Amino acid sequence: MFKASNAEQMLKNKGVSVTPLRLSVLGTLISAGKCLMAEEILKQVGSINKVTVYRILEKLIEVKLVRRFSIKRTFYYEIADKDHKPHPHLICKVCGKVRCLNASELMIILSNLCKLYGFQADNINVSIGGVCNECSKQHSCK
Amino acid sequence: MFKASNAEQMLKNKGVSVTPLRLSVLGTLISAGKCLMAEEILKQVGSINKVTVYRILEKLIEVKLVRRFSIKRTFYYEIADKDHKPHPHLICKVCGKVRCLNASELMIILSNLCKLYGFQADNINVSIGGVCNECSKQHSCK
DNA sequence: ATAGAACTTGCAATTAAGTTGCATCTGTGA
DNA sequence: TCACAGATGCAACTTAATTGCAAGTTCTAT
Repeated sequence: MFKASNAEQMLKNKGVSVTPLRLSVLGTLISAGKCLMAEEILKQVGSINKVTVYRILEKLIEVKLVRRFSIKRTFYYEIADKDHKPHPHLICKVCGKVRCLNASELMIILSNLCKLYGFQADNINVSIGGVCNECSKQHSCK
Repeated sequence: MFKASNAEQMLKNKGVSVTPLRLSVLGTLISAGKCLMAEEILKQVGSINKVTVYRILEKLIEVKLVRRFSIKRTFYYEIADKDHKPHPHLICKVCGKVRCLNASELMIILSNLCKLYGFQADNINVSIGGVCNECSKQHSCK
């Protein structure tokens, strides 16, 4: 579980007001330790309105506590701090799981490439669709 | 402009039936020489139903004549053949333009990385949001 | 050349995910 | 502790894509 004080301090550091719902949403993302869809956050937090979830996430993105990326037609959210840099995501089309990959070198190359083209990148998004290890095993064993 | 015979041959090679609308949609993508949204294809083809556009694109993807990727909540489509390999896309949040980047080395590294993790990648999607060269110039001159 | 099976297309309705406007409530700074 | 800027909930709306079904077209085998 996450320490509420963590989330609280994070919000205070960013100079945004601290509310129970913001703590819950941020806390949910921290303790999940992976990217979540708005709907998952909604479910986990419990008594919170869908719209509020979106607006809190919007605010958290604005102050750069959270990062957002899209897979197909839905947005995913994950903690964005010095321990959680942008990274590629593997999305299994069989089980739907999203796995984070570590490839910081590659992300740096990509961001340098952008500079070369005079493009100010503020959101590098690498997502890879396919079939994950587990699912391809199951499939071939049938 | 594109040669209809091109599109026709492409469809025949894939063993799918050739219809005027399929030729138009595929032709539009060929002659565009860049990625398009369904809506843009709809507009350019003219007398075609939105649903038909989606279904034709679905079929073209199925036979691997076309590739699809998503930016925010909308799908983009582009020709997928030996001359058109997967590549990163730069999306300017000011003017909305999508620019294709050449970075085949990097894409290959990514696909190898997937193999390493036992992930069968069939859709590598690198999209980078930010501000393009032209827009950042304009902005700074104000 | 043609009949019929199989596939395509259009229309209307539906879905999924996110967004907006407005009224009410709450956290924060004086 | 008071007021006001900002946060929240509700209902309605938007956008982009998808589905079911009926009608029209293509392709294959004669």
